[in-house]
Amino acid sequence: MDAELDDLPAHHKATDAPGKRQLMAAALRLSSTSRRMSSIGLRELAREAGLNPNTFYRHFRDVDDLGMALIDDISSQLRQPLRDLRREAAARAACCDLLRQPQLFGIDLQRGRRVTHETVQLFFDFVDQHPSVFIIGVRELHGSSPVLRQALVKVMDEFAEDMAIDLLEFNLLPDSLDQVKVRQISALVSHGLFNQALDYLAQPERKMAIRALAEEQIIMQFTGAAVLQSLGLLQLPEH
Amino acid sequence: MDAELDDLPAHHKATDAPGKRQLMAAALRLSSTSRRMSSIGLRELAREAGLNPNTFYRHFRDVDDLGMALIDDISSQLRQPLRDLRREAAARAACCDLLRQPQLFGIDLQRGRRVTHETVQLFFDFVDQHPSVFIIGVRELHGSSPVLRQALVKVMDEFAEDMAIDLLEFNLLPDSLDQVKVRQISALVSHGLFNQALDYLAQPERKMAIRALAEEQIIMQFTGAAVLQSLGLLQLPEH
DNA sequence: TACCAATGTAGACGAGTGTATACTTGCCGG
DNA sequence: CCGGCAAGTATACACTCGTCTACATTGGTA
Repeated sequence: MDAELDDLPAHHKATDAPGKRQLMAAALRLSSTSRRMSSIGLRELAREAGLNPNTFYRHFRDVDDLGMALIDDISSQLRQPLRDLRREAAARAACCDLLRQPQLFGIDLQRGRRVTHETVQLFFDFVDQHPSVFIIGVRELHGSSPVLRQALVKVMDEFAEDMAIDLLEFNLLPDSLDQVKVRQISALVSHGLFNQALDYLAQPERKMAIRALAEEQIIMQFTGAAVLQSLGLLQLPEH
Repeated sequence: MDAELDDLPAHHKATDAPGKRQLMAAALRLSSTSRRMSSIGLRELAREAGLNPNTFYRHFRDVDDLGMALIDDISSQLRQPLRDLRREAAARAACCDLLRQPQLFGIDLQRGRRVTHETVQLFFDFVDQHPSVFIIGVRELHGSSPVLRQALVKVMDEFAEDMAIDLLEFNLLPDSLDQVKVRQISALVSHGLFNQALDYLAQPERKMAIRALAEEQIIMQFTGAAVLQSLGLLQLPEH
């Protein structure tokens, strides 16, 4: 019992009451195994957490409130580590910046593929280590609560933003692609990755194939964008 | 009351009992407005349909059973019309086959863009005409019922299959891209389109932007694939 | 005509749910 | 030491839910 309490404490604010943490952990556990957030009842939640049903009211207004708290938690748990790891990977790939490969259409395919590969591996390793977080996240992303949905879109867009910054900083794309377009494509890629996370978890036997497919899809998007841009045929909407 | 009964009868088998049709229509109505399929109760459903709760048992074993019936319905309602319309559009674009534009990397960009544009418009017009169908579909796609999920993946893959056939038939891609790869990329595009349908419906003010973005994303994917293939750098997993 | 199967209805049962009110416990500053 | 406050508990009420058994209405068919 007590051991279970400290199962995932690192990312919970120390100021949070133990009951609050237990409820959030229970929500994560329940919504990954059985159903979705909005369909979980207070009582079911409290039972899973080993608490009295009314304890819920001490910490949350309603289920959406708990959802928001969870997403905040998830977000802080997700963004900074991924960001750090990816920057590290990108820097590692950039160390051999001296011998740049022949670029076609302004894109350094060899280096781009290496960075993409590392990013994708990083992402899915993270998915593997936090499966319930992604299951509940992606489910709620397509759910009925606009509040949660919007919060999750924000998380994905932040991920995309970090990726775009790295792409620009390490000059992985032709200069002709301005910041706005890089951001747009990064957003597409980010949304795609998060969506594929659910397939990834649902079909463990295809994990490697899904990783490879995601990687290839990203490469296709960026080379496609670079080629079209260099031909002046890229027609992204302004917003 | 009676008028409401014939609201969307065309795609329901005439042999179906009126209660069955009413229940399916109610499920569509409810799950698009409020929550998801699995969280809808028999009684709520019957209330919406103006029927006795027990009538449900006359036609369905459980909620998943109704879900499957709905998906079958949706599928037949979706596939053939879209297929016909897209073939028609592709044929229209192919009529000027005589004056083929300069191809780069084996891809006819001008014609490809026209076909893509028509396909995307077609798809989203369809989404506009059947919003609840897509809302419930995409929600259930990321839901907790593996049965429904699998059935919906099948629908999307059929759509992809039709698209791949057209692409091959009308020679819109370089010959170096074999059937398997075209199918894979079509599947990616199909899944992407269905996922974007929800964003599309959720943000009516961005409808045009989302259409354009989807179109551009598809173009990026296919040109990227063609370019990489022509350079021998496309590394799609075999399955 | 009489049967019968399909369809829809009625009422009732136990279990589970959200929530309101009231109670206990531990802690910390004065 | 005490009063207040936050965290958690106990009990109770009205409601919904899934499901069961029994009954009524139809339309076709032997």
